[in-house]
Amino acid sequence: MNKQPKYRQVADALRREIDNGAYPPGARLPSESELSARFAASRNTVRSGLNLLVTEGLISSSQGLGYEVRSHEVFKLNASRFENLSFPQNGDAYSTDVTNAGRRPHQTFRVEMLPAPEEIAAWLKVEAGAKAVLRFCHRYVDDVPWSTQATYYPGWLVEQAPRLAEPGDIAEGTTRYLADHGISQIGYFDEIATRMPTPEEARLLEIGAGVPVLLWTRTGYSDEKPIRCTITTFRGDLNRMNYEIGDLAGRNEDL
Amino acid sequence: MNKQPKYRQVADALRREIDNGAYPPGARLPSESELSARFAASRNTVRSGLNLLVTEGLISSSQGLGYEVRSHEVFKLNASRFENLSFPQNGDAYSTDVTNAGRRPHQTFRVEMLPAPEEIAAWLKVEAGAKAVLRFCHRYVDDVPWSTQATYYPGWLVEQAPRLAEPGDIAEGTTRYLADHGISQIGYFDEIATRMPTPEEARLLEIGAGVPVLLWTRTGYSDEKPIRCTITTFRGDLNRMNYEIGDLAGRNEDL
DNA sequence: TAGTGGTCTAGACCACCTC
DNA sequence: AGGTGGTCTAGACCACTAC
Repeated sequence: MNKQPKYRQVADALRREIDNGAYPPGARLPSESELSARFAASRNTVRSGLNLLVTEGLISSSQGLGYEVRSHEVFKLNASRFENLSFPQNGDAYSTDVTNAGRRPHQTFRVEMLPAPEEIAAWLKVEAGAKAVLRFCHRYVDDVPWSTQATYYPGWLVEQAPRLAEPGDIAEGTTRYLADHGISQIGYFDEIATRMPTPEEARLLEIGAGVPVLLWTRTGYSDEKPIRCTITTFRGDLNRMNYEIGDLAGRNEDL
Repeated sequence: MNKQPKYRQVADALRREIDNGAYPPGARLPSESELSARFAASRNTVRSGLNLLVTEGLISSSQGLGYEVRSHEVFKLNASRFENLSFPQNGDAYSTDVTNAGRRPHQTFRVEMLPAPEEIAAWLKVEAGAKAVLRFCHRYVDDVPWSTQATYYPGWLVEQAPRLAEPGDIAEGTTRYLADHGISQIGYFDEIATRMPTPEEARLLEIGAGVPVLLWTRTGYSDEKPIRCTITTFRGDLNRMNYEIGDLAGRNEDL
């Protein structure tokens, strides 16, 4: 018999009860001292067990309130349809999507000139440290922090499309603005990764322990070379990404 | 001044030193008692700080050995080229990919008949609990657990392609086998999500705290309806996914 | 055997929330 | 005021690894 440490027994028992529905999403767990009595363990041991469930993303805690079972509501982003030039959108694709879902979008925005970080330079196929423009969005849905989006444009492109470097929104959307200047994106290369948030990301997205981030890096190509690289950082618990490949012809409307 | 708790100061100081390269990937951190002296904190406080870094995926620990800075080596899977029927592969696409990368693939395999779980049934557009076949792979690369892959086929399909339900590999590959029986996949619908692993997943993939999983759900469509649903569970620290959209014509060879 | 991390306890004090 | 979780300590014993 493989005896588990007591704090794991606590975590396993509570996890089972959560899975069973004994504590449905949004419900409060018994207090630490109650659990301490129930499991005949010290408060610290119970805390270790609860902490396990927190880092698994199952529950969250707040001072003075207690532990609560997390509820998940996910937003699905169809990355293969997003910003499709064949179906041009007016303005920002994100706002459109969120509004269509009956939610209220909100975002803060800033523009920076900076030397391209190494990773970005590799995507844009320019030298590390070369001039680049960063357009940065911090996005909320119904006032919940949802994602951050950093788009980098290579310096050479800015000479052809100077408004990229100007602060403030581009009303018709940057994709449309570039297309109007003869620079159209004919393809994308996407990379999707996941990891735990850095403290900075945890702060911006207001996520605690147990919630990973989903990183979406999209590099847009013109006929000849990369013209932009967009890194979107999502809260992993609230977002999923979809891609359609081949001829699906709307067989997936309800998904 | 916003005073941080001591265990956070410990975590922040060590994180900074790791980021600086003072402790490069693979390096060992000082022992808990050394850190305890350095930070004038009790061993438990130091442990809280170290535990933060563990749940961030930055370091890992093992009994008797100490704490070690994690190193990351990622495998990129091109999901938009994977299993492309225009470029038919002999046998298993996964083994081919891994071998091409100069690594040694290894997998265990099993087949089950079972009632379709609710989520799967939704993808396959059959009733929950309807008969389904599960073909399950547990995959390793150089003996490191890499991913699990569960493919579900609807019961009605098995009547046309009975070998799906037989245990043991299908030498020519299931996609090819189905195509030879007049059932060809004309499109896919992919969904990508991330979360912390369940204890079961953590066991199969041998991941500790601080490493999320990447969930890739691919539903394959024939001309008329879904014919399979594949859920691949990756270690998030070792895998990234790529998609090409539009006409890239090999502009990305080196990525 | 010595040193490492892993588990567990008992108790103290603090910060936050609700009433 | 009373209950909740958050932080911290000091010390005990165990399990694993190295030599």
